[in-house]
Amino acid sequence: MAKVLTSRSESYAQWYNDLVIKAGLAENSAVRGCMVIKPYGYAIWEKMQRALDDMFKETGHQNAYFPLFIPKSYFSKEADHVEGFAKECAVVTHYRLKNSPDGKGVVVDPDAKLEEELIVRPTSETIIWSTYKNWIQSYRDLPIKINQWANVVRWEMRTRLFLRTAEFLWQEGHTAHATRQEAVEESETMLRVYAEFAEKWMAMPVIQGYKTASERFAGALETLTIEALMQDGKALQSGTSHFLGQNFAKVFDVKFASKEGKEEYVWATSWGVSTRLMGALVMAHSDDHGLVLPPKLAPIQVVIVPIYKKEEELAQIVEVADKIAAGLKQLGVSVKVDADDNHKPGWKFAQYELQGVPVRLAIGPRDLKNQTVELARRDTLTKDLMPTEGIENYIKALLDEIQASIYQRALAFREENTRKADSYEEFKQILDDQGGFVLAHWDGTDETELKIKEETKATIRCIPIGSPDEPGKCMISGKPSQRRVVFARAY
RNA sequence: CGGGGUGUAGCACAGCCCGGUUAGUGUGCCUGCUUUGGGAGCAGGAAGUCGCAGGUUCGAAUCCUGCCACCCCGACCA
Repeated sequence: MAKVLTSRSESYAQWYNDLVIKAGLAENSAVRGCMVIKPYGYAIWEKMQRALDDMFKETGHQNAYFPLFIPKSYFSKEADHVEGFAKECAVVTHYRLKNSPDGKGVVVDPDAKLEEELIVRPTSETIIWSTYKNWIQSYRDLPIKINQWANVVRWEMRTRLFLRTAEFLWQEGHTAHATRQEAVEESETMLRVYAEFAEKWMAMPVIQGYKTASERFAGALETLTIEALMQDGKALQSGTSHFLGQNFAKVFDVKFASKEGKEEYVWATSWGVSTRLMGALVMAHSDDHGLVLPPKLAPIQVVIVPIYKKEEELAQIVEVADKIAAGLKQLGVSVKVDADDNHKPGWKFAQYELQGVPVRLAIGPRDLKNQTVELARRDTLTKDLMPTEGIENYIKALLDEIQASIYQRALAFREENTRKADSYEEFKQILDDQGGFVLAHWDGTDETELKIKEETKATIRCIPIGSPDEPGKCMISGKPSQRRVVFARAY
């Protein structure tokens, strides 16, 4: 069995492979570590995109698109100034193929060598800031608040489906501001947008906080993160927002004339979430029956499965099903009536559970007679016989309840698995026995952080925002600490 | 890039150690009949360059060499 997402958790492995093949969420492609997202899985991503995009627009952003290929020279500029930013990149060196001289297949035409290599974007800072340079002259041109939906390629040493694929889909926001304060606020606003999306749409509670210096994005003055806890007790960084200061402006020479007539460098932010969120969604909620989707992100919210013996029965049932479906659509609920005769009801039940459809209705001859439907909830796996009358409004309300219920369950899980440790011994004990988030005191030094990482594999996920002051002592050095930070083993 | 593992039908695997007819099993697929309130039953059928390239041998899925791909554990990261 493919143990792809959580190698330490058998439960996912049991159904994951089925899901990949039958539900079409994704599968490894022949292209190294890239992923194939089949239509059903992509529909989930589209719902995520739409919700996020609306939130970006509400916060004053616009979408734009920049090139996939970036001349190598753009990178050398950046690499001089941004240590460690050099990614594993795919490089285009030629622009033509020709028939192989030996008559077998094709070869790269050596005469078609590019003068300057092109890099397939691993991220778009370089090309976007090179462009912003031409767009910005005056404070009147600011702020620029642009988002790009795109694919990027990072030739990672090791890939993990959804969590770290060679090619992935994401959005990257890149903003330019006249003042430091405005940029800081922007980075904080976008972190809040991500947190709200994770909690309200994905039903996944997150901890918002600051990354430590060692975990910061290369070139950022501050990196903000949302951290979620997966069901196997490991943390997943689910989104980041960076305050970049004037670093990129200086590298790419982006200056503007201020109101006072002075020449100043602009202040920048960048922020992004990726198809990693699909992995987060799977790992946060799913059970051994398959996906559990929060209704707000489910491509199909309600499925109606007819149960019948004869054609006439089917016709009668479909008539009732269509009526319910029409009523649900009026209420803005997405619904599918599966009258496909190729599969039996039991097969369909299992299939829609695998796909995480939140509500399933079954209608058979018995129900026709009694004017009832059998309603099954995916999140609780419970079934109830309900009167057909008024079922549409009941379902509409139930979907909200399921959304809230899935969130509450994930929140309860996180709270149960968030523990305080006051000594290093206790800290290690918790990590080994239970996992989850561990709140502990840290003296703020890189050395202590590194020591803990090397000895326990746990990293500081973040210094949480808005946590109460609680003076204490670093569990390693005994030096004073103002508040606890969040540790965990992570993906 | 270091360590480990796996490549055999659409998918999941057995066979390999110890070479020997026509390469199997489950599932999926096709046809027919019976079925349909939790992944249907029976009968018949189609489907394989045994990852690739060499080598050893009368004979290779099986032994040897090289290469490739994928998975897992590290280093790296959204």
